[in-house]
Amino acid sequence: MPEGNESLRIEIQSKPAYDIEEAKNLQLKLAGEVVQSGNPLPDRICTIAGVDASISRDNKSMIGSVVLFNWPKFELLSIMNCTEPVFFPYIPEYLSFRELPVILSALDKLTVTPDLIIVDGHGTAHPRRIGIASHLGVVTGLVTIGCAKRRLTGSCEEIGTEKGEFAHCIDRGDRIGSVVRTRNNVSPVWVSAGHLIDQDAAVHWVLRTVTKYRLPEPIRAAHQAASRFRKAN
DNA sequence: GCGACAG
DNA sequence: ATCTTGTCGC
Repeated sequence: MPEGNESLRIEIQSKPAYDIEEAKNLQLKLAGEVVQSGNPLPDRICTIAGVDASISRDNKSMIGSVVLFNWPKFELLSIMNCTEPVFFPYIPEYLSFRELPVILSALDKLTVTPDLIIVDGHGTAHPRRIGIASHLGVVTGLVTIGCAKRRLTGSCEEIGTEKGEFAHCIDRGDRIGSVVRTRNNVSPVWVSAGHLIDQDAAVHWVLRTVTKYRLPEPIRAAHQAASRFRKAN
């Protein structure tokens, strides 16, 4: 795994859990490092990971899970779970400060570095263009895509009810992401570039990894892994 | 003051 | 996120 996640972990653990000012300053700095270009072609992607986090039943620790699939066979290669203390409360726009520490720990357990990571949350579809997917991409140097179930900021046109339809999302003049219909007659998901990938490629990769459910398989599997771990602990 | 508000 | 069973619809 590439180095670089220590700064984030230290930054979060060594400061009061409610220092939002510092968190915001870090976001402003990291936002300048996000690369919103790149088009990872299918034949260059060998592994795809999905990451997600949940909270322990006593609400004192975060559970992070990463699920790895190969590509294009799209078979399950491995699942890693991890726990870390809760360092930050849930505050819209600051989700990464709560979930990234444990997600990074889970990623560290993988024996192979994923070529692409799909995150449960937004990428650039964030007020400062640094949602959890982009944040993860910048600190790891890996290709990431954000796929959220709900809107955080910005607006977009209506789209048809057919799977595969999508529309651009705009916020203050910027195209920050897309609303994508992943299943017929089911509410769409919000897809945005995380890091080292452009918006169109992000949408295509999400559609390629969707099977029969609303969420792309990597995220669905990661979510299940975290839930199972939560129940078993 | 009144909504909006990723997970 | 999490608490939770059946149920309406394709």
